[in-house]
Amino acid sequence: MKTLKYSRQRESIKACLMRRKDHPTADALYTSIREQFPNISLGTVYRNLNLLVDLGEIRKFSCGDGTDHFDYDTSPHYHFVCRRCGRITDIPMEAASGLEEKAAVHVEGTIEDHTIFFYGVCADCQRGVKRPAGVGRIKGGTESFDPENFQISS
Amino acid sequence: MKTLKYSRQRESIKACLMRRKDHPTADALYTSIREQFPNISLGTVYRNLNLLVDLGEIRKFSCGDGTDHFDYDTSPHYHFVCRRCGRITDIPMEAASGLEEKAAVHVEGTIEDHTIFFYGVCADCQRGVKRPAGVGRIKGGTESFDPENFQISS
DNA sequence: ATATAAATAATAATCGTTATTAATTTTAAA
DNA sequence: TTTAAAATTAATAACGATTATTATTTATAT
Repeated sequence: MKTLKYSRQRESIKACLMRRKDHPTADALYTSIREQFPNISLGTVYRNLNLLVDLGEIRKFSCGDGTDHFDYDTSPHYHFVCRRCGRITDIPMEAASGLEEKAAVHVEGTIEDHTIFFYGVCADCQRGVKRPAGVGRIKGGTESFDPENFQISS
Repeated sequence: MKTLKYSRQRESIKACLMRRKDHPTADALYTSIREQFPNISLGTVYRNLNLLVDLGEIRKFSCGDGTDHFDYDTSPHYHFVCRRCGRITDIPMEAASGLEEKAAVHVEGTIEDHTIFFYGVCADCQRGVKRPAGVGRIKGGTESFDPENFQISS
């Protein structure tokens, strides 16, 4: 069996993720953590994040922007994604009642859980607020990719 | 202005996507199309798929397995993803009523639309059916990745 | 203190996707 | 029908995100 050993780096990653209310990518977390551990490796961040996911201590999700995001809050909740700035915010609403039951009618097999992402434009972007670099993530500027079109929905 | 010019390849990509009821990745589509166009380039498939997305003729989405999937059906519907085999099936249920309105309470800004993915185990996998390679996609077999844990949810 | 196993930093490798470019094909006009 | 301009292509290089590899360091149980 493999026993889990203490590591400062892993604790730092957990602590850092816990105190952020955005839903950082591994790279964003890496940038934050280097303030405290200038020598930490990006691979270490990825490895520990995946380990924590496997342990059920954190969540990993993809909202359609091409990168994985991490969330310290493992309780059921949904997310809102701004198509302009990429910022992801929590939507603490309760699971729509009967949603999985309704879906089950159309599924042979077992539904275990579900995700909901709401897409739109956040208040700051509507007001024209410019966001500091590194918060949120938008794939833009390519010939074939229109940022307004990412994960066109439901 | 850029005018759109006819291309056999693009028509083939559309036709191929239309007649498939799974939700293929660019690479899966590429494999199919090479039967008809042995010289087609993967880049051509990607470029045309993205073009069709921008034109609103098809949809692109990410369900958390690390690749983009394409859907000829642009009408509102949800998806079920099997955690074992990666197969994605349509859930033709209507949008949960008032879902966006309920979410809007927690969001400053504007909600435009939403996605729902249901995760679980499909009937075939429960019965132990082995699926032909290339249908569905599971990132597995890595040290740090547990396929059962992908996109743990809501 | 020492040994063993786990974790790390550094780096290479991989995978999905996008960009570049020279050659080909479509299309409209001559 | 040629011709010319613009779009499309195939081939391939480049890129970004993530995972794997490995030699070294660190934690922990004896």
